[in-house]
Amino acid sequence: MSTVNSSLQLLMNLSRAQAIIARRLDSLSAHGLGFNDLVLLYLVGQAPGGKIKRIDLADKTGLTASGITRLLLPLEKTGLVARKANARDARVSLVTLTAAGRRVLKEALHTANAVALDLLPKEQLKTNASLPGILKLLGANITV
Amino acid sequence: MSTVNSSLQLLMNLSRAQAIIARRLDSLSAHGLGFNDLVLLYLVGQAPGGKIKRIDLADKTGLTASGITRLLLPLEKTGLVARKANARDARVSLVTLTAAGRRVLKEALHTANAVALDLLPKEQLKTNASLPGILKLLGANITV
DNA sequence: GCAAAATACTTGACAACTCAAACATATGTC
DNA sequence: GACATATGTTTGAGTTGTCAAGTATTTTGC
Repeated sequence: MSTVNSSLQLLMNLSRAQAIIARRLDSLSAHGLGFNDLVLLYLVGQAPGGKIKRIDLADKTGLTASGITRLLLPLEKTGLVARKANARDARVSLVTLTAAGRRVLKEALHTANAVALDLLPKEQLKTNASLPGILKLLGANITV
Repeated sequence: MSTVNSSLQLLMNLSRAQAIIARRLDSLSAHGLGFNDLVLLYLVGQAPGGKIKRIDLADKTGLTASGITRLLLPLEKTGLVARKANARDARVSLVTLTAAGRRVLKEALHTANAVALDLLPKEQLKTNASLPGILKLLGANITV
């Protein structure tokens, strides 16, 4: 009989939740952005000075540096982000938001916030934040 | 100033955690299995009668039916799972484990359990079991 | 009992990543 | 100040999914 410890079980549940959430946010976010695109724009917007290294984006998102390069490519092409050199270190190329990028980010965040609240109501998050509660909650809200 | 509510923030953290976890389990699981392959084998093994519909696998994993078809394809080819018809309904083709599948599953679960405990120690899971707490914990254990 | 709708699965075309290796620059050591 | 090593980014090739549309079968409602 193949069994699984509670940690692995939890990782499986997280995996399921994330798959469903990402899919839902991908399709709803509109504005031509996927969930990760939105996260990237958001992180750039939040970064001190409005600029951030690609490797820091990789760290904050959990993706690889390679993935970041590939995700940013279309965002550069459509003019939502731009490159800026770093005076101190010629290896890095900083990512910044363009005016268009800020505008799209704002709109997309509005939508995404609503979807997130739908998936995971804020008040439940606060009061019932025990593990069984949360899993049930994710499971319940998410069930197809 | 673009802001994000706590629910969306949590989903972003969850996304990060999942990306890192899946990557880690993918590379360590060995036996030629990715994380999702392992989950599929496990779910088949746990299913009553040792057989399960593809659509139920999709539901339990959070993936699409299409994704399940594509993930199972190599597992069928290497002989870890097999097909069984359903007498009552000719549309469904049930998934079962082969003897080889059971053996590989058992070995892979052993590895995956260890990795999961490394990422998310069981005793911490009990005491500090709020989802934000868990994600913080994952973030801490995970930080590169 | 038959057309319309729903369900289970697969397929073609493509997107969103990964890994490994390359390249460019920076930093430490002696 | 040269050489080994570390860091930041990109690229080639492949994998792992998605979506939309198709096929096959079952269920529903009249």
